[in-house]
Amino acid sequence: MTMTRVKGAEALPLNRILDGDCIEVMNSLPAESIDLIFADPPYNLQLRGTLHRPDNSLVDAVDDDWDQFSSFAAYDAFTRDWLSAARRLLKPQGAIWVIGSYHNIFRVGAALQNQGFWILNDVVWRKSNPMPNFRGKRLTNAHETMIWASKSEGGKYTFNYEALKALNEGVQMRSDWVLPICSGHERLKDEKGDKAHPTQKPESLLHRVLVGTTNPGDVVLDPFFGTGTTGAVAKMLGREYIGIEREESYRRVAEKRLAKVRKFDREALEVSASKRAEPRVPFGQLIERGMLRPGEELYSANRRFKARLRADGTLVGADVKGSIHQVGAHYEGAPSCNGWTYWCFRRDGQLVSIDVLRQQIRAEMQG
Amino acid sequence: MTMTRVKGAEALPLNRILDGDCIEVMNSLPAESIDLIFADPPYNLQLRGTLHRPDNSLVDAVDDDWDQFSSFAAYDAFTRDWLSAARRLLKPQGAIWVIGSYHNIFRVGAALQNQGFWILNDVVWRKSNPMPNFRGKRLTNAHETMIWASKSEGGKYTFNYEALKALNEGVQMRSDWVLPICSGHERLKDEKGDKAHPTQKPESLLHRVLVGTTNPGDVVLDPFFGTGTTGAVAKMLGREYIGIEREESYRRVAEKRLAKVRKFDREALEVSASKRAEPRVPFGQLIERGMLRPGEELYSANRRFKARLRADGTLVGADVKGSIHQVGAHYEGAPSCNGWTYWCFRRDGQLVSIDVLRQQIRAEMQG
DNA sequence: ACTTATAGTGAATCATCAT
DNA sequence: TATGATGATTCACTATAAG
Repeated sequence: MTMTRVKGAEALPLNRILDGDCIEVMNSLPAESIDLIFADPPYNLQLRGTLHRPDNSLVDAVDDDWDQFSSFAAYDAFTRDWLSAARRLLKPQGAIWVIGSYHNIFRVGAALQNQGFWILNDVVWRKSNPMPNFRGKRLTNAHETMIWASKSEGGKYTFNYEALKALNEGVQMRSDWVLPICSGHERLKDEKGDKAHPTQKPESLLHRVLVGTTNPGDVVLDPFFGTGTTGAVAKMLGREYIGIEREESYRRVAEKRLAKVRKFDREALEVSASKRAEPRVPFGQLIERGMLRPGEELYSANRRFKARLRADGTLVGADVKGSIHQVGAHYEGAPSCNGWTYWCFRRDGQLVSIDVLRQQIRAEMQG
Repeated sequence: MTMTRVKGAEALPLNRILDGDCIEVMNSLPAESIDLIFADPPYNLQLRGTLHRPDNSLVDAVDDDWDQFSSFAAYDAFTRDWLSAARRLLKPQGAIWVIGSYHNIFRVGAALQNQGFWILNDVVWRKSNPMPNFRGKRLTNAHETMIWASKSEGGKYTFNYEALKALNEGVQMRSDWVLPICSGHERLKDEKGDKAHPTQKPESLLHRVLVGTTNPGDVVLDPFFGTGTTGAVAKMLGREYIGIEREESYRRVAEKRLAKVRKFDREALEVSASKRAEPRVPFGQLIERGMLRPGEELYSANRRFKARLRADGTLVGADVKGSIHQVGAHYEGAPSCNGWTYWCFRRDGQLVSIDVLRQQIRAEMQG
């Protein structure tokens, strides 16, 4: 448990579960102090009556007090208020995730847009083992929807593209995620052996969210903490968490759960980094270091074009002068060109990409 | 082409494409005369600049005039107006489908609820072949959302449970549908050979909608008819259609298309709808799902090599990082390697193949 | 005829840093 | 804040050309 000071005198209560109404508690925290918010608000399910399975057993529906709203207008007002408090807490480069079902997600999404959040993706959690539709009156409700939004249009945000790509066996992560619902030993029970929370989310879902859109050390807030899935996964992944939960029974289960969670090793938390995170190497260094000689000719990888190197690192082609990027773009008639991967030099009769030389320099810089 | 009299003197122009603004045209039709509305309204994409693929080719974006709105408020007003006109046309036991993306669907969903429609399901169209995210800045936008709603709470509606179950190989149809985008021969071209419409929907999608939620002889209205996919599938399936489209070029293509459609010519549709790929299990899921732990060591089946797991599903060995396949290939000096059969984990002192875990996941996905 | 290589394309809110 | 330079980035599928 840590207290951190942010922007003045106010303290940020890290790795704790705060007791109280989420709006009031959020308003007591310092502005622009949170990197990511994950929110699983009440879905406003509007269930009518009870539901039985074909064998006449009773379906244990979500009918808790906290999911009751008198009207769409009441739900909208509630949504506006907590989103507004959440937005105040986010750093300018922060982001938010909200999960919901068709009962509430359209209202939540519209409210997000109305408040100036900028939707980055909607993500479908496709449940591999949903509850069937027992009456056969509709389609099996087999998914939930998450919205990922930055604080504002044009706002920066964290996206670990390569890490998610690695999680997905080398192809881009898509907006539909196939994951099982929370069951088995992961599903927390209360003292009587009943499920401790009606809508406990699987840790796999939070794992993907936090690996993809936070970095180690980031502060993650969950204003509807429940039994603490967000906190548990944040702790495993070396992120700081703040939970808000007003139900004492949920807090008790979550505290017990979090005490048992261990953080993964530091090395295991490192993920595949994007190339942009690597140090920039000016092309001129290859000449300064004697890896390439002024006067030497470079060739396009497709062997169709060549250009001559000058001492200042610019290229001279048949009818064009400029940087490796500019000359490549000119030859290809393209709006832009990555000169590092476009140009090759000749060694022992072979064409070798100049990017190999950049990688050598980067390796030296690390060692 | 048929004219049918409904509730008094007004005539219903069946199996025709009506020219004009959809709101005005809908207001000219008799109330409570339509069984099902399928609507594919403008998405209000709000694209900023141009986008190039990594090979520098230009992405042909949807930048048509009909998709331009000055603000969310303007889009909301448009949505309210056409939904209100649509609702008047629906029989009490009628229903509506609306398709959209995260740009507009939350606003459409909230408007539907505000007008008294009752959402029955939201359905996710998971595209088997979406366009990638070329810049690696977000998740691949791989789905669109459809909302299916009855005219009002408690309203009756048509749902052919057994027909959809049969389409789904004997198990309940779920709320996520995997279907390819419209391409190849199905994609209509104009006189110049360019795509006739930027957002033509696949017939497989409409096939499932109309089989599931209409009966033969029902009247289906599409107020944003475009090149007439709704009409074409309705005609094939023996439903009556009414299309509204204000762009002359789209109407021309649709007329030509519809003239060629024959009723009950379903064979081609069944083929595209039943195409289903073997589920691929990304290795990263074993970590997300807690079956393996970041920091844990994996061993080659021959026990000669080991490597440590990271949170994004990559392996770190003595002098190599990468996927299970890459690191295995590196250790064996082989051009490639099936990491699933190469690597083992330790449980109770025994080495167990990671492929056992994949088989567990596959079994869950089927059941 | 058959296989392999190359080109094209799809509802997309698709960059960042130094000056 | 605006401008210019740097340089990072793609999956599944279809159609056509080449071998």
